[in-house]
Amino acid sequence: MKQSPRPNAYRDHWAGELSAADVGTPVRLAGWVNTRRDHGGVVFVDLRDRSGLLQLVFHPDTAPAAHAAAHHLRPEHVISVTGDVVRRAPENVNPALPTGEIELAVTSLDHLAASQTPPFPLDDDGPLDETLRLRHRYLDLRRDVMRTSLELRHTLIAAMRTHLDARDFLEIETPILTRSTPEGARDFLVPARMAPGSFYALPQSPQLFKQLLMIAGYERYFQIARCFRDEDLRADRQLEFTQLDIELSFVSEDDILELIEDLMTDVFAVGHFEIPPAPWPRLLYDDAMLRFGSDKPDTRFGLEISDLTDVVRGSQFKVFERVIESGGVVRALNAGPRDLSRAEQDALNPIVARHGARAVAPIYVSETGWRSNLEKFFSPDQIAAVNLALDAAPGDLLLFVADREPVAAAALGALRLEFAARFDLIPAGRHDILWVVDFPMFGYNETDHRWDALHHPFTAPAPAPGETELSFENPGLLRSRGYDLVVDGVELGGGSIRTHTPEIQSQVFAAIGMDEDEAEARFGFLLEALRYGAPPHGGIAFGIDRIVAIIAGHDSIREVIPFPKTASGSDPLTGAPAPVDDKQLRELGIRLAAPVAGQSAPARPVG
RNA sequence: GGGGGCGUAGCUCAGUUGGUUAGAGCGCCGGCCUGUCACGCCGGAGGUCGCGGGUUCGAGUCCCGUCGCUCCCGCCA
Repeated sequence: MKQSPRPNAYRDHWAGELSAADVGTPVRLAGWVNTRRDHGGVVFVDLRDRSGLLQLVFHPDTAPAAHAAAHHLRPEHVISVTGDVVRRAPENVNPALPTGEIELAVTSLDHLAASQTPPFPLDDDGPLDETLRLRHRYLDLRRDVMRTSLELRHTLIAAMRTHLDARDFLEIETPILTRSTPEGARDFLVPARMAPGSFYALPQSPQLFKQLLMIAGYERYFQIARCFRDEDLRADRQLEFTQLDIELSFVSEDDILELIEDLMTDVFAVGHFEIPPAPWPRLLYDDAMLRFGSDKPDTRFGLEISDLTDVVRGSQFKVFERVIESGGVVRALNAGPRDLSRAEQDALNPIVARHGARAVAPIYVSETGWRSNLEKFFSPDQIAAVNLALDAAPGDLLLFVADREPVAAAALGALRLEFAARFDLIPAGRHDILWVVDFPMFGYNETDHRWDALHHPFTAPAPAPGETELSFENPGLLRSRGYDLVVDGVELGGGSIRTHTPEIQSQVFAAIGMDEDEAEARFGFLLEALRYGAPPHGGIAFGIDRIVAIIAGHDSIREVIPFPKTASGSDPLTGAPAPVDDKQLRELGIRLAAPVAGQSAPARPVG
């Protein structure tokens, strides 16, 4: 606590800020009963407020009324007490408690509110059912682990604001009710009462508005921005989430990356999260995909992937040959000396199957070659070359995947992570941070048979490798001026230099199959703005929930969001989403296609 | 949309090959207890085994369906 509370009828101090220096001081405290230890004679109560715990002592001899009342206190009752801060006898000091040297000898007790018995324990951090926690989130949030998370969240955001303010960034708000531009994720729509049949969309990010702010000459902008995406949830994805959104003008990649290295060094320091000093490595996208099978590589452990297509080409092994002939690749990693049973080896197949690969070929290295029934398909030279490429020693387990390039990469990337988790390969306390750069501008969408912007269509394209001029003739060759920041295999943020001329922006729209009319209809306001003197600009956006989660050591961002949704997008506390009255729908000019069952159901699920 | 895991007392969990009255720890309630801090001791209450259907002489246990939570794939420019 930064300062004592203003004295009033409830309190004049925080419980957790009292110490031996306050012995002899009469104080008034308020808060919740954390625990009660009733000895029949003396009664102990641990009082909890946001600052911490303090032991209260109710003596039958010195304060009989308060002592009698204390007998009826139960966990989570709300009280206000007066008393004197006293030093504990040496044998009664509790070193586990910050206030353990002292206690409050209570003289009077105000019982402000009772409490039902909480539906789950609030004083430990054991496993709990997620629905139960969220349905009583106000109780869940009383737990230490949640309060610590939200305090950390506040502290980190405050550090971001302070850092950016000191560097002349302006915090500017952009609209929540905006126009749908269905390009990336599914939009949340809000029906417009005053324009029946029309809809606002909630922003997936402030991207276009912050670019307009650059065109408007605001130079340096940031925002703690709520963003909305109507897609399926994950441990690291919610329907609504918070970004640290940054944009600045007259800059190129180095300016932004250095600015962010300064900023995030500050943020991680505030969070006591130890990362290597900046500048951080810049890993090429192609290298990340090859060596780690991921565009957000976890580099805290080895097991790097090698491409062995050329090494094994021409073997007698039909499976590999067929893949190679059809343009696929053979890749492998050396899992080290891991003794896997036959069943454990078979259990690897479902892992790669999730990524579309048919199978893993596990091979053990022996003194003379390979201990595998595949050995006979390969020449001694090939075996030696593979072993050399994978730095293989006798006893090592080699894992091969042959498939289309993206499938093989993803499959082996998943195997890396699986082995790291199963064999505890990540050194405790180690944290890696790196940039991924030099992304392709476009990726081919095989479902819709067209090119998609890999990042987003406002990212500035860069010439193909070896070229100096932008050519849209083969979009697949173009690179982008984007960058992602990755910590421990988690993408914390990403951004780019943006396109700032209408000509190139139009070419990008054309490349992703948007004709002029369509581009004008959807993004005409941007194209027009670009014709009024747009400065070169770029920026970045960070997932604040992910930053807080990784610093706090949580796997799920739900642990750092006060009121999150479940994986199915519901809120067990309020019952959202819920049906609405017909009257509301009529006002909005909306009729449901089919009657909804349970229209008059209670706002929350029963049971 | 698809796949995996889970669902038994308020909470966290156990429950054998389908077999008598479904258990434990914590919590809760009552009593005792003047230095505890996971207080202790004695006693007690508490169950639609998520829900629905099926197989069976008999289902917490097997089968089908369904709901919820969770992790993953797709999706997330």
